[in-house]
Amino acid sequence: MTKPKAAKPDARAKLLDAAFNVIRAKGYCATSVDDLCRAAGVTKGAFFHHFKSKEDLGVAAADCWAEMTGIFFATAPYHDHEDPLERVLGYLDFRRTILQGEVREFTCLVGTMVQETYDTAPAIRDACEACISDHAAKIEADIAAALDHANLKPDWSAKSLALHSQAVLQGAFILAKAQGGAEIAVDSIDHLQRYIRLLFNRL
Amino acid sequence: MTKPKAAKPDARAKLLDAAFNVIRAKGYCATSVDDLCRAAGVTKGAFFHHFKSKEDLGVAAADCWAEMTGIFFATAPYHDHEDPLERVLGYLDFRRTILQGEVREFTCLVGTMVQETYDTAPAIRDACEACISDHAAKIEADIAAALDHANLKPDWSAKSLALHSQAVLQGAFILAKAQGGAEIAVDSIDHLQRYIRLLFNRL
DNA sequence: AAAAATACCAACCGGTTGGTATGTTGTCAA
DNA sequence: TTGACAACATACCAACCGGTTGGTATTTTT
Repeated sequence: MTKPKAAKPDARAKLLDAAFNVIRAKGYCATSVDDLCRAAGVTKGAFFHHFKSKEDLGVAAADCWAEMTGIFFATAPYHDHEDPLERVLGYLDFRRTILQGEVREFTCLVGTMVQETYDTAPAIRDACEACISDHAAKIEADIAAALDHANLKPDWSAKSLALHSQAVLQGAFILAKAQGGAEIAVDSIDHLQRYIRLLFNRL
Repeated sequence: MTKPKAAKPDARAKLLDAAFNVIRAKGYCATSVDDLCRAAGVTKGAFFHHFKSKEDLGVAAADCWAEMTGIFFATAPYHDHEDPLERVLGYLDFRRTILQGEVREFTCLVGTMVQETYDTAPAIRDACEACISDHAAKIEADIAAALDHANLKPDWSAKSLALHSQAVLQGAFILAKAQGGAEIAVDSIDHLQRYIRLLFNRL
């Protein structure tokens, strides 16, 4: 017993963490099971002990990503604002500040995966869709509150603006990947914030 | 001579056309050379006669896509407007009207490819980046003209707004893939148009 | 008409793929 | 002590992958 082995299902967590990093860099399809095992430091036997297939890993990764980012954003400081509109703008401030490091480090796992799998792996697509929708729903709540607070009844819905904000972020990631830097993403968030301020006459 | 064979390199064009459709549906990596050959109705020998590798096909597909869409948008009716702002808004109207049919039919080839290859195939990434940049540059020209026409000197650049519009479109495609429909993309273009109208006080 | 280049094809190759079958080891309840 | 079971590891497989081969038919050049 030279090495005190961890009792907890260690390999599963390591594989999911590896999936986050490798898939965001190479994409879902180009990431082989061997790649994942190598990055996680486990064997193939461990992989197929915890996941019944590569697709199953994809679904689990999307679910785990949803949970992880859910906690990450729920505990972010922008929720402290009393004014709901400030929470929405603070959310976007926060998203801008996390655009650090390499492109593969700040881009979105589920946005990457759903583009490759939407037509071939419905289970992964659904898991990614749920992740995006759930996240958008949280922003929608603040937008709706901001509309209520400002006594506005516009011809667009809080939900559509929440989803639009996700589209802007996902699209900004694609351009960042194309250009090899976060600058375009920063600019795009600036534009989105300016749009929201204009909608609420808060300049 | 029962079949009058085309003198022109036929297989190459058929392979590129197949690439447009298959890659947009399955993604670049998941599309095998055999898939392409099957869809194009040619053999593998023909493939590697015209393209020295799969990556070379990817670059050629991006270049061909850039040329094709360049002509497509250059000949679209929205250029007829004398008012440059109307051309910008007309461009977005046009982009909305082409959101027809299956998701894989209206989404963007280079946006799909660059996400998978940005970290592993620089040649493909560069070709995709060039396609997006060139397209954005055309919209930038109309935005710049609109700013000039309205005598505006805002704290954002025409270029950043042009790139933002591409981010919105690319992001809308991702959400459309996740949700399996074009509705979100329509809504997102609505928001983008509303933003531009607000920027130019044209409501 | 000869020579050279182009366009294409069927068969094949070695390596990689996702996945499986069969151990081995540590943990814990009976 | 033992038996059951989870958590891995090792060895292996058939299918598929991108790419190569040697060849033929056609077109272009000389």
